[in-house]
Amino acid sequence: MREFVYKHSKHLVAVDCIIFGYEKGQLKILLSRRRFQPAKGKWSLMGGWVGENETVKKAAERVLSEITGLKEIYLEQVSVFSDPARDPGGRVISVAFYAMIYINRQDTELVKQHRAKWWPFEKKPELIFDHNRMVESAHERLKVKAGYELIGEDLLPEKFTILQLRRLYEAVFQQPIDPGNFRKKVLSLKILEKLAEKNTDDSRKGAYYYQFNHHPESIIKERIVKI
Amino acid sequence: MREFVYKHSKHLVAVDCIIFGYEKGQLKILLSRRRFQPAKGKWSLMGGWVGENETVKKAAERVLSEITGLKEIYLEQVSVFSDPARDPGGRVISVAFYAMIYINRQDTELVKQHRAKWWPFEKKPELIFDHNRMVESAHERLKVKAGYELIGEDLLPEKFTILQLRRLYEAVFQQPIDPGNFRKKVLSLKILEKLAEKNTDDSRKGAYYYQFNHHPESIIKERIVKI
DNA sequence: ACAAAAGTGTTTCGGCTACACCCATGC
DNA sequence: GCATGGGTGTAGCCGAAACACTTTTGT
Repeated sequence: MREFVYKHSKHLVAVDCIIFGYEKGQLKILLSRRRFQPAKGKWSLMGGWVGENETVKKAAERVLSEITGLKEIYLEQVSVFSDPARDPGGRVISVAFYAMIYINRQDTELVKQHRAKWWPFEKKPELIFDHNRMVESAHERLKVKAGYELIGEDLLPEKFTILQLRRLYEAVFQQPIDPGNFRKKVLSLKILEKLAEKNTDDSRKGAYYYQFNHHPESIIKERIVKI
Repeated sequence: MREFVYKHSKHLVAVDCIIFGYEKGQLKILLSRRRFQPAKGKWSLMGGWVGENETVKKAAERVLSEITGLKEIYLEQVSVFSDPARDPGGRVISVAFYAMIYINRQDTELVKQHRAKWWPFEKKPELIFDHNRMVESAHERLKVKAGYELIGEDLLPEKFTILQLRRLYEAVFQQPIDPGNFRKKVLSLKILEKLAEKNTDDSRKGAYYYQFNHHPESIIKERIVKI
């Protein structure tokens, strides 16, 4: 054993995940009904305990794969929530992470088993404890990120149109974005690759599909949307 | 007792503080020699345990006031460091905070007692464990913050000249900044108040002192330095 | 006289904004 | 032919950057 040096009180440490998805033009968030006391049955973020031999990020990945069946999910640490009274069930220090998921890739059965449901972000219910604040912080972070680098790789299908990408941005920022300017800005980053195929579902004329190109040199951080 | 609900392994949780100061045109950082094993005598960040009934921020504030004698210090959470092997003395989850301090306001005796020393940021020694990475993250955060809102209120004396403020920015970004443009940009934010008094130490002509005005409406977030 | 910072002014340049405008096509 | 999105072009505006220039005063 290594635990020979430090003598001090210990804490329960948890992770809570704000899971963003995108479907039918809407930003969504995956929530579940709590399966134990306190606040059993209430809507909450997906969470889990941090184990003895894992990082907090690994714990969050474990929670996400337990619920969605997915590995290699985009995850970013938001912040620690540590008010001693934040959880009426006991003193729990929680690290919030946000994730981005392409909804159609999830394991629908698993999600159902966990009594989880995708909510449109603007219509999400009240959450337990400080989870509302966590969601707020995560959304802020998502906006900052989306404002400075192109998001969508983890939220959209492999191939998508510029319209779909713009609708995603409009959903994230909850404001309309000029179509022409958005197109020019996004394409100027040179991280999207035009495909031969066209999408004719959303328009008469048909729009070319694009995909993220995976050349690592192209991870450019430049302002996309001003906040 | 409230600890009746959850059964799960617990963790030691610590805070580590990256304490920035500014003195004689240099960005500085407060480090201390470790007073216990492992890595006793090596340079490290100031840290402490998170108690049973305090938030991580309160723990960081406690650590800071123990060492500098100061209350009400500017503190911002950086990130959680939780590699199970990050501390050879045991499994410790650590939350990193950065702080900004006006060095002359500290309790010099207390600092000495803690075997702590202000190091010029660019000449700091190797630190224990993952503390180097913590400092790096904190510095990144500081630059982002300074790039979007005017810092200095916590690092500079009550009254200061535009030159002193610019020197601070140059120290934070470690790059020269155009004097004329910086002056115009900073004053355009309208959060500095010109005083009647002049400083004649740094120039022949003498420069007016300024101070932060404390009207809460003036907390403007606008880009000051492009990163 | 000179140096060094204070303080102001000016020119240029690039990017963002707000549009206008043509294209393609299913109804 | 009309509505809808696709896609391109452009004039105007604004702020950043670069830098010239004048002021002040101790040495």
